[in-house]
Amino acid sequence: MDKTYFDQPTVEVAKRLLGQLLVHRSPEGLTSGIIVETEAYLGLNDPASHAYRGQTPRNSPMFGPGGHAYVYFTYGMHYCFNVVTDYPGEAVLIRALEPVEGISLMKARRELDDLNRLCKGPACVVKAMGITKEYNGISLAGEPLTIESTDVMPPISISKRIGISKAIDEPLRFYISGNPFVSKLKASRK
DNA sequence: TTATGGATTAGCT
DNA sequence: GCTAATCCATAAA
Repeated sequence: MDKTYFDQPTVEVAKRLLGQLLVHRSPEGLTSGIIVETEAYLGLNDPASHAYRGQTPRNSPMFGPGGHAYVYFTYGMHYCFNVVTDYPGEAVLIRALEPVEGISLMKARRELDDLNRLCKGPACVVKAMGITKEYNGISLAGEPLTIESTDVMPPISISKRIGISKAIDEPLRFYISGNPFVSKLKASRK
């Protein structure tokens, strides 16, 4: 994963992350999964983005350098994980993974035995991978959390984003066509 | 200082 | 399909 990867437009990064491998080397063990579903959040131009109203203490990682993590807490109980791009306030939400390594550890963290649902949904990804708020703002260029390039060029489907109340019609969700680990088969709700 | 609502999930109807 | 669970950043006063 070279540095120039994240200077692409955020939508482009969101597409290119599909098929890549997210790897976490934790004290408990290694877990990894193929990114199968992402959403783009376009900062100052996007009412649905946390960065829409400008930089705040919470969203400041999104205004930092590309290739860093933005981890935020929401709904009183869940964390979500984003990859920041070089564009100020913009980031890509990782919505789902296809588990590859450390599946038994993921199952333990999730207290769930269902492989298909282990990393299905942004909060599930965070929990299964063992990502915490301590990762907010760190670089993904090396340990302990990183993204490894693969040569695969998966077929990509596009839909509206999920779970938001503003700019709900923007086609900014991307997923690997037909992949059973994608969180929602249908496009958007509400 | 107080109020609001959220880039969700799981479980029940 | 509907809703409870449950914290906290941001907005409003």
